[in-house]
Amino acid sequence: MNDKPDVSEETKKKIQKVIDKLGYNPNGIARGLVLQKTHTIGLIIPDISNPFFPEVAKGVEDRARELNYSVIFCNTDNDKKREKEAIDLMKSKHVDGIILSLSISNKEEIYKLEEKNFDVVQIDRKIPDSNYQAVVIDNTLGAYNATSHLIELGHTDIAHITGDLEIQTSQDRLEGFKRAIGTFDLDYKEKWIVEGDFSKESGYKAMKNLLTLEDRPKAVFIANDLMAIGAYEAIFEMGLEIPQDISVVGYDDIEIASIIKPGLTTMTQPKYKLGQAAADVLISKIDNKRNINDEDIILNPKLIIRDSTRGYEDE
Amino acid sequence: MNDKPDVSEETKKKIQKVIDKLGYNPNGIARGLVLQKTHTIGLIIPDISNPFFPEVAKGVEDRARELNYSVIFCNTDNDKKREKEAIDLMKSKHVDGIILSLSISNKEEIYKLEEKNFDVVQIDRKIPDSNYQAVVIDNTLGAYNATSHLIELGHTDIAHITGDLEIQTSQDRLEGFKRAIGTFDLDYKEKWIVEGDFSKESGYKAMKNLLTLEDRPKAVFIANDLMAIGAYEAIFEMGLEIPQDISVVGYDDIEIASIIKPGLTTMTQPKYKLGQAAADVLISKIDNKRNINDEDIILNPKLIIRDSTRGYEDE
DNA sequence: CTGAAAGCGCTAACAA
DNA sequence: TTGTTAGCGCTTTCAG
Repeated sequence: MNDKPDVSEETKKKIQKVIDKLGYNPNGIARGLVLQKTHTIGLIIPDISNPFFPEVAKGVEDRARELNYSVIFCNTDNDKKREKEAIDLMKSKHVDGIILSLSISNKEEIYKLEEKNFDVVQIDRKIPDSNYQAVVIDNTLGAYNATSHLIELGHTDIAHITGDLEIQTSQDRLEGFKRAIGTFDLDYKEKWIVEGDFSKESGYKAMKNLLTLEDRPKAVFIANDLMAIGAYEAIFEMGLEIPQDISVVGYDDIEIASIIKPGLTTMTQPKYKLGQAAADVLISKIDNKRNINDEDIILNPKLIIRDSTRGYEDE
Repeated sequence: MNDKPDVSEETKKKIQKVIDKLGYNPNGIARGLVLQKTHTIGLIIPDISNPFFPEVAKGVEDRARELNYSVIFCNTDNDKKREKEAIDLMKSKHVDGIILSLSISNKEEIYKLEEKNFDVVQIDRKIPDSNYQAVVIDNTLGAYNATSHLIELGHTDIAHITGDLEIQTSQDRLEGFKRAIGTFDLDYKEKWIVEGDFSKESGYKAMKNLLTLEDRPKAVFIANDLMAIGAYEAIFEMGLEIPQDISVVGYDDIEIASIIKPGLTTMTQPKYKLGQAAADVLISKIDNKRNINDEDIILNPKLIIRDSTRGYEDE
């Protein structure tokens, strides 16, 4: 008797007593079987060790809980095979929908899900040509603004350390960088674009690389903070100073960014909100199957200016 | 036909073809209903935003996956009510077992689970008088060693910033601190013990507090790195230097610890291993119900010496 | 308004 | 070896 209107209050109380006494727990499994609904959503993320994702996960879980859903969580380490496994797992657990972030090269899985009419929301990264709604942060705009900040400070010799270019995020940030360089009519030097993989170590390596060039850049926009931290180490190791010798802008605003010396100028991302929004969108899709609005949701990043950047003439 | 030995290879192949063609996915729900087994474990953690837990979660998820289990995840924000809700959720989802970390004051929930004979492993924090096996890191030993390190450097004026004393972890670290002070026959000053709550802000406040004392300590052992980061800020704000004016030892070895200047001397915890071990223990409990060995698993922390500590006489 | 019965998709036990 | 059937715990439907 699930809250039927025609049951007297008294009876309800009586029954409640019995329930408490026997410690009765409704069996969600049986319920799920007959209702074809598990009130569970899947969350597939690339790497929970990356400080970006715990906040997202928290946003998803908090909002899901508010809307009476629970979440099954899978970590893929950006591994295509594990992405596929995670999706299969979600299917066999019969989750009501999936929030996921796949590597760009794993289109097939998305297509398969589309065929089966699964409810899916893509988060943080959107696979090109996929029809699923995505909740993303405008990476191109963010990179554009970050680079513009350097340009507005008077810099002209600006390098860029990208993320793993297999991932759309990295492409978008590279695109934003290029656009800013183009808009302001600066020289675009291929050798000042170095590919990393979002890890601290790759940031270190890429920066070493840039600093040993004959004409080394005076400013660098780095595709995430973790790599920027690695870059800091490379810079210090070469006996250079930030921002006197080189200005650095990161991306993500992880906790370290405000703590490290000098404070890292970076783009902050609404991570928690991203998770919340994704859960909102997915669950409203699940609950009333008509798609009221299936446009992508694009959240805006914000520039946080700290001490790692300063004007070229300020010296 | 689940891999029965008496089915010919040929038939298997045929069937496999049909499976692939129809895109058949076994319904885990129905299976769970009849087998009374969901191949799912619950993970209830206090705060995924705390850099300690993502690694633990990763360890749990990785090992669970290897052993063919998936994980439902809940964040409780150290809130008693949410802890209860999370447990009820796990019950209604009929998970096969739970890995959890509850606030010390929430004993009733543990007792209720014990009554029902639920498979549970406590992680990181063990509720006193509970019968469930725990996988923990030896906090008392860690705190003892951290404090001893300061003492061996020649320090005698040593303060301690504790975590939230509602939490066993904090009690244990306080205990280890006291034991070291006692063992080496130093003065124990009540006013040099300040309670924090594991947040950066509380570390900042507690440190301010200590530094404004007339007889301020020359060294401080802080119950986690996040608070130590806050303490750094308070110290710098007062125009003091680390370790010249004050030595600092933290606890956790979060990523920031190696990046911040000066590098934070701290206790490193086998976080990933902790998660793995918990999943191991829980799943072996589930799989063969006899408890071969239900002693607590106690992992050892390790001291990482960086630049935030130095001898009193080194000046 | 209350009670009985069917069935969700699977597995295990049993019959052929 | 193969096919049939009961039943896991719930909800929904339909008859009383």
